[in-house]
Amino acid sequence: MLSQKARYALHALIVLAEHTGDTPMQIADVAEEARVPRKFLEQILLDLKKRGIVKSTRGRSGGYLLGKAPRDITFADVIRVMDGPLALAPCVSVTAYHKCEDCVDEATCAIRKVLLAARDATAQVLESRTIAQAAVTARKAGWA
Amino acid sequence: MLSQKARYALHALIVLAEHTGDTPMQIADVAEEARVPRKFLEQILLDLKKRGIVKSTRGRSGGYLLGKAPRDITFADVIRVMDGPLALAPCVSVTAYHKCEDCVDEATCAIRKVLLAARDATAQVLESRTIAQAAVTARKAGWA
DNA sequence: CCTAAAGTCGATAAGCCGTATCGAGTTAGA
DNA sequence: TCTAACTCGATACGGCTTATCGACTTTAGG
Repeated sequence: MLSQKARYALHALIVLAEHTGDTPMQIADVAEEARVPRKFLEQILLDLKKRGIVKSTRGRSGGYLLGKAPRDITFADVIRVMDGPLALAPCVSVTAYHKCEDCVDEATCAIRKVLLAARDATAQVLESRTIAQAAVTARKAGWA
Repeated sequence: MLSQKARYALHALIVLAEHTGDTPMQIADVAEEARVPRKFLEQILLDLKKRGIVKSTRGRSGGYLLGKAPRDITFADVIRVMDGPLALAPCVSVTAYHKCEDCVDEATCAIRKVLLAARDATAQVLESRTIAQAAVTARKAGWA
């Protein structure tokens, strides 16, 4: 399951993607439109900023904008930032690999083989879906 | 990520699948072979028993056996028992569906569409891999 | 230049979950 | 009947999730 944080992040990014215009959007507005507790959203946007997914300007009339084109922000990107690897075990993670402690022989591990296939299937989907696509869907429906 | 509990369960089931013979296998032996803390394994086997994945006999010379053929126990079965739904959100779970609280319109939710595709991809893999297959792999390698 | 408005950042806290252990209870074979 | 095995509820402990607070920094605009 995704964490609440990850779901909030996705909602917030869709809101930011729908916000056309070059003036940044303020946290309070994002929080309201995305229905995210404002203080919690601060943390989320900070995390996203560290990874370049959003960018911010400080001071009066500051705010947030997407850090790259919406079509270059995949669901996988967002989920990895908020919740960590997509993989079901560390030993099959591409982005955060590390050996299982109890694993006797990784190359022949029966469980690992399956989890690796599962990871690949999941990644295939989540890396191909972008915030841009989601924003279009959301706009068509009147909301996200 | 899978919980430790789910990983333990998979290991234990592979051990049970390798245990040919109609006499039940005792917890202590399963614990040792699968490298699982014994008391923790008790809970795990109890959960698996409730779902019919293993069966037990009590009393002296009691123990555990698989509750069905290894080829009928999928990874998905096991993971669902231990960790809950495969889905990334309740609203896209087949086995434990319930509506998201904050969801405005599920039919048009941009995020839901993607998570549903992800669930289907994951389930396709995990529902097609069985303990029987894993046990064969494990035996070939000398261990699980 | 000063102030109000905005993002930044570290601390805190309640509640739940994962991991694991204990001990008493129950069952049934020898 | 005794003892080895499964059963089951209780407990503990830490860490994570989900927030919330308040002080700090930055900057536009008057």
